[in-house]
Amino acid sequence: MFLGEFEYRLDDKGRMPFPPRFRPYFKEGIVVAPSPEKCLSVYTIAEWKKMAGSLASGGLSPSKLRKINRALFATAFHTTIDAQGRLSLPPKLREYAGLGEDIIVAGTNNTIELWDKTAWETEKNADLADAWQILESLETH
Amino acid sequence: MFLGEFEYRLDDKGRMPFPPRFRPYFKEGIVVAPSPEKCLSVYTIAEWKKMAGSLASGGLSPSKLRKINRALFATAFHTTIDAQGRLSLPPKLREYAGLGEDIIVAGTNNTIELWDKTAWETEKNADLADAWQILESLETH
DNA sequence: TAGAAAGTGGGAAGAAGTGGGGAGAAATCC
DNA sequence: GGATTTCTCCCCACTTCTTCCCACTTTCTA
Repeated sequence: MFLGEFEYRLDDKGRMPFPPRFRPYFKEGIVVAPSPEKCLSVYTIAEWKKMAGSLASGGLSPSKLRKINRALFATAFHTTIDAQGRLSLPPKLREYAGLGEDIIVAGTNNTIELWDKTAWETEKNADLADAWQILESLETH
Repeated sequence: MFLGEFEYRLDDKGRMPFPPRFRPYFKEGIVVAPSPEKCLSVYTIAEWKKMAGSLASGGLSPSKLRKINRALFATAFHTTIDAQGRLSLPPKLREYAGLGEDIIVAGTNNTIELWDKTAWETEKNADLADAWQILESLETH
């Protein structure tokens, strides 16, 4: 269960520190993928396989499955955390999420998200307002 | 599990580098076949045999099976990765996929796809939009 | 206040991308 | 049928880039 919000800097080589408390969960590797919002989602290997498995058994047609596989697997990236506890992000993913120098690492329960700092500030404020509303509607049941 | 998107150049002799991280899986050979989309699918020997087997036991009529066998096996190509880690593509397959100088190698879970760069960009964007819609519906389970 | 852990930066070694050349095989023409 | 030409495949070399490793500084904690 990943909680919290951390701020780091991307260096000239495209590397960024990864929160020490999260590192133990990524000993076997780390999967970084684009998210529908302009940010990157980080999965543990186990979590990624779970997601991929639910797709394979989703009863999709072959052509649809090929499309999904392309969108998900081709855009994702499998790597490891280095000995200094850093994660190096490929240029394509950095571009996608519009990552500048200041990065936000945000725990989101099962996964972790990487945001450009300024994008994060605006997104968070919008989400908070929505979240209270959604919670409110749930409690009425 | 093949993940990631890599860009390479085809040289004058029709050779292209193959992503280093994928090479170990192709020590025993590599099968390249046309895909329904205008690209090439790359199979490991094991994956190819699995696919061929599922066709043979698919309950297809003999005449349909002959058609598929002709289309698939005759156009497919079995080769190896050379000592420099390159893959050389026969002209027929290059033409089929409309490969220019800039090539994209895309991991798609069990297989790998080869695309002309410009064709890939448009295909990817279209697929991404579809994928997130489908994912949204899956996650509600 | 001291020690350990984490952030930050740089350098070096090795791997990978790129291009060219030569030898062998196959196909074609004489 | 033989010789020549062309094409392909394999090997070699060079340059660029990535990745790994080392070291320093800062911060947090005991």
